[in-house]
Amino acid sequence: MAENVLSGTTLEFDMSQKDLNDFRMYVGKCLLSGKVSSFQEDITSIDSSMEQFGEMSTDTGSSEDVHIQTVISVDKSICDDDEQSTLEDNTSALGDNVGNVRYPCAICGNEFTDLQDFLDHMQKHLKEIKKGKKAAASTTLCNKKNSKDTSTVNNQSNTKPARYCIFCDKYCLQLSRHIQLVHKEEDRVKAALKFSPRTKNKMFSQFKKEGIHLNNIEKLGKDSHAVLERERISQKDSVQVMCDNCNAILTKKAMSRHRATCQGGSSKQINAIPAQFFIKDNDVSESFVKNILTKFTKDDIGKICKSDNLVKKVGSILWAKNRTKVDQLSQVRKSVMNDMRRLAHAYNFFKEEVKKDHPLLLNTAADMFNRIFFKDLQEAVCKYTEVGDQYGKTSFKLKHGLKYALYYVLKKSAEILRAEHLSKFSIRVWIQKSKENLQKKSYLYKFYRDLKLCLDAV
DNA sequence: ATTATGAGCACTGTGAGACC
DNA sequence: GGTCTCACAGTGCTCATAAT
Repeated sequence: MAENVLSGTTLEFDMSQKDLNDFRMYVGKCLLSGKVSSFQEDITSIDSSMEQFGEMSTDTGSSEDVHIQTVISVDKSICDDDEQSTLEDNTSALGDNVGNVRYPCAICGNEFTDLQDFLDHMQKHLKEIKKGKKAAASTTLCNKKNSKDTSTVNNQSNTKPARYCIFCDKYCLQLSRHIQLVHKEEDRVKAALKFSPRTKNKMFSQFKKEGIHLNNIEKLGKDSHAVLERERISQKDSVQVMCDNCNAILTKKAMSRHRATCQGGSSKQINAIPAQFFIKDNDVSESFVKNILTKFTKDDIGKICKSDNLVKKVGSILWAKNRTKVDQLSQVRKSVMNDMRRLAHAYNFFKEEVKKDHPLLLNTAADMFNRIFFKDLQEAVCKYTEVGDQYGKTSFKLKHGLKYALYYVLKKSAEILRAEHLSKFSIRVWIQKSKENLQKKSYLYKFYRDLKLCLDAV
């Protein structure tokens, strides 16, 4: 019949010794009247409205105040529409010696001579009980969240996902408020708070997007096939793109509408960066591995071609672009491999140049596009494209064809690097994410900024 | 008393289908 | 690729509450 909606809920009451004694007296009377089946320190039931008072224990260590922990199971009927009638049915009115009717409260021990007063009082306890249920549920959820890592937090609820905070690496359900309260001293937050509410909200929304973006980068670092986090879950496995203005991840179709809102009144050109540039970062197709990567020889250049991320990325994009030319597969393959080897060669010369002046360990061919090494790159290109001294020291000859080819490969690489940078190392995120890192790599930031300006101007 | 956070509610903006 | 429309996931705001 009735369902115990609060079954297992723990409610704690602080009662005085007197109240406890009264309460015990009340239950004792209920026992005598047959409405309670048993009464010990662990009370199991009182009547049909408050069926069970179980696991009752007292801490008699303190003087006047007695802490009572009671587990209450409440009949659903008292929480529903008919709770009034149920309560009326269970007032358990007790008569005293002079015939006055008293209505003692089973929870707090108060006595009422007026039925309505008693019912109002019980309503108050019902509210407390309901709140107690919510609090218990909330505490449980909170504990669960605290013990879980980031990805599982989002799965906890289907409604509001916790968002990644770029300032403290925590996940918060109300990120904007959290940032406003906890990170109000951050420069970017200070700046955002100075704007109008509309602009401020937009800037806080940007913090959220950056958090999502950073989280996705981390996920991709661990697993290139990881399911990416986004603002809204797509029910369909649609093509995803990223807005190069705000880093929002959207479906390709939603981009045109997003462009209008994101652009606002600005004349700035907003582009969608295709998924190939950021979703599957280092992921190269099987055909690329089979037809290109496995074909390189085991010399130094071949090793660079097979291992360097930038060289691989350039190669895979060139391969993906031309693989539709099925009848020219062999030519395309040779062309891609040549471009990759040219890039690797250039990097090899570049490394030699850099080693002369800077005892730095270069990690990737992408360092060639670092503006502080621009002169080294120039030197490397010259050395790579000049014939050498076979015609005598005074008659250096230039390999024009190679230099042109190298120019286009470097240009292509720069475009790819830019796309990668916009998607993976957003300047704004980068600045905020790691100031220390930024100090070390401030030259890269300037380089990317200048490169972007140059490319925008073209 | 203050701060930080969760729940509930009303509203906004995105996803997706249809159509051009 | 753009526009329209509908459904609904997710947001901000307010209130309540736990933690300090």
